[in-house]
Amino acid sequence: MAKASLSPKAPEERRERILRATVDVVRERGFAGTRVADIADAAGTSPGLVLYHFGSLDGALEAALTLLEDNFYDDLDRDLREQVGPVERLRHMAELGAGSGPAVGDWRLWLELWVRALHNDDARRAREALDRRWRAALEQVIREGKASGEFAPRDVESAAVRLASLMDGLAIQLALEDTSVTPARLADLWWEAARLELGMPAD
Amino acid sequence: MAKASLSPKAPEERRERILRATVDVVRERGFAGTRVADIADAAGTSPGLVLYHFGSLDGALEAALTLLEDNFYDDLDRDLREQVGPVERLRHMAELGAGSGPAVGDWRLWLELWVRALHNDDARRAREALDRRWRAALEQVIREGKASGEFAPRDVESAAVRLASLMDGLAIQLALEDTSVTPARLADLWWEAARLELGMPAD
DNA sequence: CCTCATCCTGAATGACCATTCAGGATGAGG
DNA sequence: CCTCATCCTGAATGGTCATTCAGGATGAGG
Repeated sequence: MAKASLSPKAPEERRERILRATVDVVRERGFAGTRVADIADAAGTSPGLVLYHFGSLDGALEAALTLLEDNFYDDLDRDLREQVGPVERLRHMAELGAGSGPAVGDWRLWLELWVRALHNDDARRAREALDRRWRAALEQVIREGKASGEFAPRDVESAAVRLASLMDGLAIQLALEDTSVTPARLADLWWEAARLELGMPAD
Repeated sequence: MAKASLSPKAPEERRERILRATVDVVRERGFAGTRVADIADAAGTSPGLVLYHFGSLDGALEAALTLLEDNFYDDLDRDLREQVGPVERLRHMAELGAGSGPAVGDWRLWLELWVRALHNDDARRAREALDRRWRAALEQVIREGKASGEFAPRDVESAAVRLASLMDGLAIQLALEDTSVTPARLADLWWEAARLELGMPAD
């Protein structure tokens, strides 16, 4: 009994196409509004195949969540590794919020995730892990800056929670297309808050 | 043809009971998960009556939204009128976030509203009005404090957007029961941010 | 060439739920 | 007492899906 040979490319590609389609549809219609038929349409396949690969609609949604998580980690790692000093890194984090990539910057998905987390345990775990990771990165950068004398936070942990939360709050305005917050302004507002919080001089 | 006499009490009370039940159910199951039968159960009536009074499930949800809006305005007005100076008012706003009343402090409902606003125009308008109102109140208080010399904001409007957004962001952690943010800590974190933002000395 | 596991399709099934509706209760107004 | 508008109920209806399923294609291995 051949276990896993067969046409090695096509099925896996198909599966990934469905996964990406799922993320797209969720972005568009939200977790609650996503139907199997939508995913199948977006992926150019049949409803049957979606279930064949993921077992159920919930299975597909969960897999999409995991993909999101992975992308987020990758993006964050890559972006932060590219920057050298704490000030540079922090500034880059301000810009991240303004981006619109599929992972970090897609705030509509973040809102969706939060609400799903209100009612679904997998989503709750995913969002908690994501948040912890993001806050840890922030904390790490603040610590570096403190060590190098570039930042003077009163309390590292509080500063990290506050700056992470501020990013979330600003992101809501952005996701809801509130006219008071554009991507560029989000970055400015956050950066200014970071300066205050960490005792950095004006640019 | 008698227009509006009849038993003047019972029907209206019934209607309000359904309305309150709707808010309760939404709080529990979210907008997307709320069913007519749930509302009827919670209100102790039949599904038919819910539709009789509100025309459709969406009608009931919309009415619940309006009730929320009204409560929010009432709470905010009352709470702020009770306080005297800008510092007192601001401190009180910090406490508001930590409350758990049905209107201002119920952050799960806020999350639900945000996501509904992503897909529904009524919700979008409601949340925008709510947000504008809250931000205006904040801005007002900041202006007063600036005039009296108690606050020294660099830019009133930016400070208001930031502090409002920070409250939203902290509220998310609270709504999702993130262990890093309790009600008391939310108030502390926000107040500290306000002090930084407005140049107030430490307590 | 066969054979058989995979992969895939789309129609059929069945569950769930908003909405409709036929009919009852209630009580104000005559 | 009647009558009739309101108010209310809960069973029936119909639409919308998720999921199942019967069968077809494909291609690796023999």
